[in-house]
Amino acid sequence: MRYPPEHKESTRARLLEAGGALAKKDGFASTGVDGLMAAVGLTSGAFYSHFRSKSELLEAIVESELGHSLDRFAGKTDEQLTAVLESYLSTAHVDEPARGCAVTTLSTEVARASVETREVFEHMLIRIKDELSTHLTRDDEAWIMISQMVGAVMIARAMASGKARESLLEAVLQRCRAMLDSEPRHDAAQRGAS
Amino acid sequence: MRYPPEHKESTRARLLEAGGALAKKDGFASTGVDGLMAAVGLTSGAFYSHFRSKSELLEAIVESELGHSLDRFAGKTDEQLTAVLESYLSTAHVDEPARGCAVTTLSTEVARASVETREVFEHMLIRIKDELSTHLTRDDEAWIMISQMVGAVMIARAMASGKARESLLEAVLQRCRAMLDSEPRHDAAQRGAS
DNA sequence: GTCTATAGGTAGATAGAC
DNA sequence: GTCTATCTACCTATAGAC
Repeated sequence: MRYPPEHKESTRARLLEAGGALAKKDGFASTGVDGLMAAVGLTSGAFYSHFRSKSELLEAIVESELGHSLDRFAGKTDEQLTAVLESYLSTAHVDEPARGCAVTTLSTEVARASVETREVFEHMLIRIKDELSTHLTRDDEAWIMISQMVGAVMIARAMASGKARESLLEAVLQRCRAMLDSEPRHDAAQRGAS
Repeated sequence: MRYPPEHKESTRARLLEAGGALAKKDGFASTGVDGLMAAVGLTSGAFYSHFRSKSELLEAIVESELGHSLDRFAGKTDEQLTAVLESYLSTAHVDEPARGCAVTTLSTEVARASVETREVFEHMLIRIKDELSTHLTRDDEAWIMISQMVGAVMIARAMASGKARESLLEAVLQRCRAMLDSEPRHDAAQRGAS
């Protein structure tokens, strides 16, 4: 074998990173195998030694990308989470889909994908919901917060003017802040004086 | 001229209807001119006597589809609006994207489209927001409600199990109901005893 | 306004050399 | 594991007949 075993792993990791960014920027349907392989400095034939098909790539991207999202929400204090929410509902996030949350960009295409892909999506999103739940009183609140945030960023991107985007993002951010603050907290000590 | 002038209008209307349904079901990027024209019983060459390009079609679809959405929210009493929200956040809506709200299905593709298309999107969505505002105390509340509803339906479609979908939809529906009921209404008379 | 024919490009995927 | 070459299919768009 001419390549050490860790080489395949590292190439796969680069494919998931580049593939995720391209899919989030241009859409998964518009991301060609050719373009993806060129982005990592390889040619299209090599793609199929890592994934059996393009749809298998989507499944792997969903797992990888939502894993990154989970990391952003996991194990935070209330203050830290507030900062994450502010960053999520910012014009910077709206302006950079390639570096942003995959739920806002890939959900509609995952909805049209295989059951396997949707199972991975559901599993990862439930883990994110469980993380948010630790800052809230009920699971319901976490679902509401996720829906709000994802919807707001996606809609803001489809708008033309900065003014409309900002009023939308600001409205949802204020509501998310209120949802965190209004909770009768079990770990109120860690929050300090706001 | 072999065709009466109203024929062009009616063909255009059929193209917008079929094109909207196909774009919502399969994605606009995956909707080919060939397939669209076949769906209305014509051939691809005829497409360009109605639209100069495929992207011009998207702009027309956005205007047409969001117009339908506006109609669903316009001029309702509080009770009627509650029924609309229930139908929006239903598994039936999640299961039938082709007949559903275009904001949930086309926003990510509109985000990657021309400024003109995004201006149409923004203009129509603001009109929808203004309609919802008449049932709420502030504009902010309408933006929050729209973000929640759109995000919830989109995420529910990307999930695999009916159980997860239902708990998500139910959570957001309860919150939307609460937002309507908790408002100090100016036209409380029309709501009757709940 | 719609048709057929076709241009020129790119898509996903496979075969076999190295 | 990666490369080159290639297959088949489909894409958007145009030209010219009816």
